Amino acid sequence: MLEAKIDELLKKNHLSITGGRRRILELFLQQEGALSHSDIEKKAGEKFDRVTVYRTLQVFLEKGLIHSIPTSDNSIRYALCKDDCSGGQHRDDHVHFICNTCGSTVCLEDVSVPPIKLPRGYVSEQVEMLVSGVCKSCNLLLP
Amino acid sequence: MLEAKIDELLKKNHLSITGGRRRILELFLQQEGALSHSDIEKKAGEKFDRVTVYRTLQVFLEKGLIHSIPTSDNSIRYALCKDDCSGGQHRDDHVHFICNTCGSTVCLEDVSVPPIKLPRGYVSEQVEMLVSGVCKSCNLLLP
DNA sequence: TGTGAAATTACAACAATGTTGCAAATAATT
DNA sequence: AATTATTTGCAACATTGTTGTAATTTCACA
Repeated sequence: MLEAKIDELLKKNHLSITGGRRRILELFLQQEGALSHSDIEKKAGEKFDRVTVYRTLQVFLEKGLIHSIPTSDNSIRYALCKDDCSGGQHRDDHVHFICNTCGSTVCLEDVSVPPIKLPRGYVSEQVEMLVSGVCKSCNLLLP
Repeated sequence: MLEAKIDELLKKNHLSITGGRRRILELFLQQEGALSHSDIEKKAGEKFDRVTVYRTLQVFLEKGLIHSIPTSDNSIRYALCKDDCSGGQHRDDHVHFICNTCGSTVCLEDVSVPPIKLPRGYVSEQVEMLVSGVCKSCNLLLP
């Protein structure tokens, strides 16, 4: 059951269970791929205040339920984290793919970010790799 | 002379030479590192309308004078392209570094983005690599 | 060097996005 | 079930981004 999973996720992260959080988590679970703030606002319908969406995403981020994916168009996407990165310590060392055709953003969980060597003096704390191009589904629709 | 270089850059990219474009290019040339829209708006002073800054950045992007750097905080940064990527065809295959201490964003021209293998079906058109951590200058100020 | 066409700019008005404080409503705890 | 702590909705506001239009500026060419 989806609902059970949702409540479990919330409990596991020490969050009280509310309608808004349930709904937003549901959106993430239903949908393969990442969501932007406005995606969520639209899909959640008129039921929730914009402010609630902002605050919910912020809390989910802090708790490590979701991670954010930078973009070049000022519309940060959010995606669910895998089980093993809850508890504040993230381990989203995977590559993100943005499709230029359908606009979807997905986590390529199986592709990990390769190590890189920085110039002397620089210390790396986090690495993000963003690939854009044509995704699997869109490719199938072409010649 | 800086001014000569600026005008040359504009001419090379088939852009008419105006005060606004000169000023913005000057900012990029003076400053090592990337600038956000609001950086530019502040530094350019009261002299230019916000809209002019938007449109100028857009034109510079189209012409390949600058490239954009995605971020996780909804404030896209822009940086000058190297000479060899004008003419529409970009070649910014370098890594970008964002300092969590001083907030500056720089192009690590010497660090190129490693090749990666995508799952079957995905076609890569562009790859962006973003490293965040502590930059060279900030490191020197620490124990 | 002056003049007209084309491009660029400022201004205004607006739309969208993000933030904050506070009172009302809801969830958790006993 | 009552109390407390948390969350939500609302309002008001700040910031960021967009569009149309008139006025200015640049450029090309005589």
